[in-house]
Amino acid sequence: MARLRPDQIAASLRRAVRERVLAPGEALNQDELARRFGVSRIPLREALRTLVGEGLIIMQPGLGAVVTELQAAEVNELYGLRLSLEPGLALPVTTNVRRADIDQLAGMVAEMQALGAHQSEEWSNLNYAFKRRLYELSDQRHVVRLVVQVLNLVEPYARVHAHVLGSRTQLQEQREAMVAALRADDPAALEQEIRQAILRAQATLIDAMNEAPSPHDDHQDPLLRR
Amino acid sequence: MARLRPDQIAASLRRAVRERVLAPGEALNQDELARRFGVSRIPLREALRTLVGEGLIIMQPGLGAVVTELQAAEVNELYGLRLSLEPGLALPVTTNVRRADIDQLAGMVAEMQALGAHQSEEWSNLNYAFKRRLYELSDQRHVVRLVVQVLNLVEPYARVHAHVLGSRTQLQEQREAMVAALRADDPAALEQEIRQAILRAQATLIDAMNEAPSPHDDHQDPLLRR
DNA sequence: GCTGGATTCGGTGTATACACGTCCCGGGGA
DNA sequence: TCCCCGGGACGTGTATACACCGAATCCAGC
Repeated sequence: MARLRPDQIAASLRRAVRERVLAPGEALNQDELARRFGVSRIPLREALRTLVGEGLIIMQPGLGAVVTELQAAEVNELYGLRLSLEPGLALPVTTNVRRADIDQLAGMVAEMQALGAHQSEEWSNLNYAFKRRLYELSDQRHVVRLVVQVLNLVEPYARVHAHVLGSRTQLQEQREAMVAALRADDPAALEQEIRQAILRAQATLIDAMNEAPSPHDDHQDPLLRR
Repeated sequence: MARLRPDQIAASLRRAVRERVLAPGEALNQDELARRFGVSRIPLREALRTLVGEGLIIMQPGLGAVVTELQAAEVNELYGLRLSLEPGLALPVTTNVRRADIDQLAGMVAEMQALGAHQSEEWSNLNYAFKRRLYELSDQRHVVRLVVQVLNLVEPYARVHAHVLGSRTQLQEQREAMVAALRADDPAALEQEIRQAILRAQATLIDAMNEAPSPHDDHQDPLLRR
């Protein structure tokens, strides 16, 4: 097996952040990560710097790298970005999409539906893959690049609340509606579905975050410890 | 003088790309750059990787780093992104802005007006700084991060055509109108000015790029050499 | 017992050194 | 003349080694 290059390491790290294998606020030990990837710290650090450019981690001199941690207000802001960016992709997606692409997306939705209630990891992975694949059909490299950046940032937070089954079945219905819109070649319907899905996710996620803020927040105020 | 850290090097490189000191398509010699910054290639390469994450350069294994080069269609796409992102900042900017901020922005506009016709470098620098400062007032970190990424990408192309004096004076009037909107606490007016400024820049730039494509494009087709 | 400060240790940051890949050029052959 | 191949030089990519910094620990003093 060829030695991993920084781009591949970065891809792996992105995935780890998305799936909360590396949780928000977690400090990253470079020696350990480098050992896991089977490389020295040089290419690992280069991969980390790429993630810095994407906002996924922050590095401070002497303190190393930490996975970006978001406040509820920031997650809300990022959902605002999703609303600004993603609905606009509906039109180019519908014009570019081929039958085979639609079938592939439909297959992913079917896979999601086949998953049991306890398999929320796999479900979230498929859900993420669906969005990404859908948008990549737009052929708008730069928009997709930014959208993916935003999706990667919020994914660790969206994922925590993916086990809420109510939103899960509803989102699945929305995914089906998106596939149907593609089949009907109806960009306006697709755009509406995208917008609705984001709005719903935003509402439930922000509510949940305000009810139960991230565990780390307590450290901010030592007086709050009971 | 303390040894430069990767973040600072990255900032310097960003500026160099924006100002076309490092032109689109240009290959970057790591030894030379490292020597200029007075560091080894390690921190330089880390800075380069950060720019990769921001889309400003691309690195290919064995081939090193090259400044991102855009087709006219891509520039157009990026202006679409500006239209999606920047007008929405008008409201938060107007709610956060203080008198001192407005005065500072007004000062920058005055500086721009004081510049002679031949000082298009300085004018472009101020023009960029104005936009960035204005948006930073919005206090929306993530939106601003993405907007700055987009601005940095298109700036080398916008800059080539900044010497067109007609658009320069018109843009200056729009900048004044933005300051006036801030003074009048009129977010709708500011939003309109932002949108108009982007639309105008998009139109003139795309026209110019289609008339006279980038010099490098000829290399794509060796038959075109006369 | 508690506090303040030196000390040690783990970890980060970077210079050096070296292996490798790519490109260019020159020579030989068709 | 043109093409192809081999060697060399340049430049990139990364492992190693070391200097430095910050945090936790331990001890002395109060």
